Amino acid sequence: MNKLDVKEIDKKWQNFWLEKKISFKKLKKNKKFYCLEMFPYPSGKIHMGHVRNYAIGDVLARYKSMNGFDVLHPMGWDSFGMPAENAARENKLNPKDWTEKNIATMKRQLQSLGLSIDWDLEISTCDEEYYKHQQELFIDFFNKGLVIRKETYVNWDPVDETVLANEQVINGRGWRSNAVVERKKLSQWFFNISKFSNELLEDLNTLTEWPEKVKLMQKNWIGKSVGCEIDFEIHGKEKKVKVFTTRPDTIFGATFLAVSVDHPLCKNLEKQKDFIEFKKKSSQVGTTEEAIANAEKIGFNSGLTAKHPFIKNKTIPVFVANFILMDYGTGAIFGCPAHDQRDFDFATKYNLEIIPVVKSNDVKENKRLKEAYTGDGKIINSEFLNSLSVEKAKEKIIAEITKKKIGNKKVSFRLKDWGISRQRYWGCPIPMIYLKDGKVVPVDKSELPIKLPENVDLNSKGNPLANHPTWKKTKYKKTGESATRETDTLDTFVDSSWYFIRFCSPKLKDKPFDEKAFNYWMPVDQYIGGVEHAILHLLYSRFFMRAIKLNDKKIKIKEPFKGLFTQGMVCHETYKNEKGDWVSPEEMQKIDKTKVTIGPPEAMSKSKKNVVDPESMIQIYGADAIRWFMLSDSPPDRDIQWSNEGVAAAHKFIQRVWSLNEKVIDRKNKKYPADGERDFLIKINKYLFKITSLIGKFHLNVAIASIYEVVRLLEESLSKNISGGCFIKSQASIMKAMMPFTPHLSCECLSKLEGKNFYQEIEWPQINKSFLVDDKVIIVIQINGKKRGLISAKKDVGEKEVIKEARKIENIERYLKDKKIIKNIFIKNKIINFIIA
RNA sequence: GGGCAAGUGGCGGAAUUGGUAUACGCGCUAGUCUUAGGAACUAGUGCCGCAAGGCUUAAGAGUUCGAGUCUCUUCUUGCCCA
Repeated sequence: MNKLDVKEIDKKWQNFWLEKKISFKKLKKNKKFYCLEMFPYPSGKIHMGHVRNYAIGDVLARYKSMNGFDVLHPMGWDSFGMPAENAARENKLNPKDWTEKNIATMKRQLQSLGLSIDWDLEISTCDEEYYKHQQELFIDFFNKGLVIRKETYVNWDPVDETVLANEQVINGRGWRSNAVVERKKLSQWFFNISKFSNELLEDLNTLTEWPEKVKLMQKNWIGKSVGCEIDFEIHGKEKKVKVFTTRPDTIFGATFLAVSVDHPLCKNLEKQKDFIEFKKKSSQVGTTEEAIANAEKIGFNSGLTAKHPFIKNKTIPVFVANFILMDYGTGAIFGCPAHDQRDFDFATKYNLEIIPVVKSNDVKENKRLKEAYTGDGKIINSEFLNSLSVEKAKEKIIAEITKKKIGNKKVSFRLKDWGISRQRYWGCPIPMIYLKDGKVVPVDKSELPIKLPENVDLNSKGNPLANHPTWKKTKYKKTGESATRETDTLDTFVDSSWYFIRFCSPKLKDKPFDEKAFNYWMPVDQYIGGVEHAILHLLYSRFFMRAIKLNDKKIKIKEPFKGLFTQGMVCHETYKNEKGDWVSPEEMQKIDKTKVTIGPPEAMSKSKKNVVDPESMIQIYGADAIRWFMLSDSPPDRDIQWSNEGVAAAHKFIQRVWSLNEKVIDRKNKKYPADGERDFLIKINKYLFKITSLIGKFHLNVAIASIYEVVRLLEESLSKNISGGCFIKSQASIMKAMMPFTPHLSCECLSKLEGKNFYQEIEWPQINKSFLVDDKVIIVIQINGKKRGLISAKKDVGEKEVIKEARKIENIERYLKDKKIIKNIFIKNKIINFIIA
């Protein structure tokens, strides 16, 4: 028997699909399915993470198409961004050339995986034809008041020399450069995403096909808190201190005020030596919220005192505290040590009063407070709030505060506006111009696209567009006066916030999208990508849809992604040599393994050198084996560990299926009495049913396990009394069921079995329901709940019959004889349980 | 510190509504074929035990005729937020 040349069939079918311009887009069916995987950044080569992402998506796209859906399955390139600029600087290339070269390589690699992508829809965000429309959208948003300009402190990345959004700062460092982020005051462009804070939060409830985990992360990120602001009078000062709190119900337990070191109230203290020292000490802690939370809580007694707004003649001290941040809330709080742990720690340290005002419903009263109590209970020591629940007390006190005109109910969000200005070259130019009188206006839409200049000096520091000798000089079309272009470019997260919309009408010249195509294809039915984009990209895209809807009344929906699936990462063992340097899996083949320390599997990364190159693996094992292995070893949403043994096993299996296929064809014309067919077909149909429902539920690894089983069944049935025609049909069904996973193998086997040329016409195998109903069942026999035996019986057989049959078994009778049977538990078609004394 | 998720063989992992725990794959062991094998094929493989049998889903308790699955407590790990 000849081995299957996987390289040969990869090439054969890929060429066939390319020539035929495969597309699952038919537009004549009424069931549409938009299948989208997060598009890649063209960094140079694809990595295993891409392979996994696109293998999962391809299974779904092919499966849906075979089931009669009109499938949109496009691919594009997230091709603006800094690596191109950095690479260009290092290699003395143009970022555009570098990017295009990478796209060509990666496109070829993706094609070598045999993905069912409709390449006619390909887009690239650095293409003028794409960013022209993005500039148009920007102007539309500007006209709707969704683009604002403000001077703010920004996160400045000193390595990349650019501004970062809060979301791009991870543990105080730039998400890409890993440099410690500095604070700098700049005038910046923002998308007014906070306008939608509440809507973005509330509408999470409509996303029933999103992982709960992701929704929770977004919810926390938006960070809605309902509370109120309360003004506190300070003795001897005219200005009141505004305090934000989410626990106004604990106001009677307030025993101090704490303000941030940057609070205006501290102005007068700046002269005091000990305050300067305190300020210095508290700034050493670091600026991240985490550092502040973990640092020792220290305070500085300002000497000032405040009037308690509800307790007559009560005076409370005002502290300056290191755990209060000026840019959070109002930069001031009231401290209620009994019911807030930080306040409790602080009060204990500075010997401040602790007044409990919430009594837990289930803890004894006389227990001494050792920590703050933050749970629900009854209000005590609080005059008119006494005996209310926390929730009720909040309502009442807010009403009272409003009545007394010393404050208001306040809903605040953690989500801040999205800063989109970047001081870089390789991004979409912001289509704004500065007039001589200081006004900032959008360029006329007829002048779009505002193209990037080709000759820029990338080697000098700062913003290359601003440094360009002529680019920024322009004229305002309306008046003809000379003007200056905005030299910032857009955050690349803007590019990816609407690319899925562009895919609905990617070639449209005069508009970003066609409303009809939009309303047909959107929303994306299944979006597949890494969980690392749970907050940034997904939130921005949700904002964009709302902004577009605001601007275009024909748009019917506001959520871009109906279903979301977050796949796990691809991991590999890590290796270190005697010197402590990382060793790659490839180098491991050539060196003395006893001198290498094997570390735990971790996400593949260049820095740890634990990467395996997909292209070389495809060369050895073929595309199908790589795809198969990627999906077989772990559930798609969990991390998978790459192993050479695993992919070799996949390859072995593909060879097994191929040789099975040959054997099936060989026995085609041999005569068999067909008396074994019914049992065989029952099993085959059951497997097909199981595989179908498992793919539907995304349990791809389990679907693959079932395929292993059904292939073994076929192998074992070769010698059975099954007619050639029946066998060929069954084999063909299984090859179709494998098509989403192993399209090359399946096409090759099917073309041999059925002898035709095909592509799009392949339909999901029919399941014959009459073979799914079994007339026999296996009933478990238990004694006192322990399994002691099994019997095979006719379906729906009664209790008496089962007991009779069960007692015929020697082993069962051994347990039962001489024992008193107290009762039997009988569940039809499942179990008989004898309870004995 | 808070929230969420998860803990099943040597490993990755299966297990409708509570009803045969360990499917499938890897690895391992033995054998066949081979000049050879990091190839192929066959058989075996949760643990203890010669066996009969007993034990087993992080640990402990509970509900139940019956718990990997439900409830509570504890421990561990991962993720997110602070």
